[in-house]
Amino acid sequence: MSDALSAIARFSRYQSDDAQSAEALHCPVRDVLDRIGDKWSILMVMTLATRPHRFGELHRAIRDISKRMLTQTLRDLERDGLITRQVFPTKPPSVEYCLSPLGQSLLDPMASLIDWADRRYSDIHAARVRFDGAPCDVPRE
Amino acid sequence: MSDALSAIARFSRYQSDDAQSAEALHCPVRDVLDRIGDKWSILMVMTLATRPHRFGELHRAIRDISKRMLTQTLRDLERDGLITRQVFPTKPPSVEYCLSPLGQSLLDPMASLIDWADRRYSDIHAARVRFDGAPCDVPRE
DNA sequence: TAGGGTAGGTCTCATATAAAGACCTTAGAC
DNA sequence: GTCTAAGGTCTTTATATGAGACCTACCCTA
Repeated sequence: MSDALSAIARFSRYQSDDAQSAEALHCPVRDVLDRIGDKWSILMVMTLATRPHRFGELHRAIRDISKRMLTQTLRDLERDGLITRQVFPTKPPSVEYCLSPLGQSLLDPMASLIDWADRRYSDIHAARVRFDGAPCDVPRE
Repeated sequence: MSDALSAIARFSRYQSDDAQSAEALHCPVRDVLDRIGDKWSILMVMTLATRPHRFGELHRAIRDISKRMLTQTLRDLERDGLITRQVFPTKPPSVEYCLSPLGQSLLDPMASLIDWADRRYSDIHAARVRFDGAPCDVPRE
């Protein structure tokens, strides 16, 4: 918990007024989290965690992603140095994506979040049912 | 790292074919991460980590959020049981938001992610510069 | 030699989600 | 009266995502 608070404190500095007055957008933490916080990035990193995948394999592993978003997410992750892209000169050419060392370093923090989500899901679900079921017992104002 | 892999394995089960054939959408992990992975949730939880805030305080703390998204994100977090909302019958009424125990339990995993983002930002930034600067040295195909 | 399959995409167009910013209500202070 | 303040809602516009047709280059088959 003290760890958490110190990270939070560090993060808060970026949010301070002085920093914001110029450009709030350059907060590194927000920059990074906004990127990997999109709909597919975490899913893709998790899928690549066990072994490298080819384009088609990824598409089969994550069935409900469109090719367009698959391509775009892979490009973004590659740009951020989290994955590497290797083309093999087969006919037709095949492409293999795998996690870079930087990407691997993300696994531990990501896993702790997934672990939390998995263990707390029942609480969250219960809270939702409570909230949706009793919208009038606790009036808004 | 073994922790990471076991969490990943657990997560992968949800992604398996059998699960997907019915409804991939009911993966608890994706459900939770999609929600707190939006643009403002993490920022808001972090802001509430130190102390409770009123609506206006939050708006000042996170300057570039619109009132609409502030309201909506707060509702969503409340619905998920991560924060609590308390109305004081002042004139005009004031409202205080604070982290619930469930919300507090999120701080540790969230902090480890923030810590990662903060420490690895320079690597990521360097990777971006490299990628953007040399789009032809490593041709796409 | 015309057709079909395969790998890894790109392109266009439709829809879903987010953001900006005007507006609302109630009440006390000037 | 009209200014401000808190905590919102509503409408319009921008951005992100999705579906799915199409492309290229090669091989195989009949």
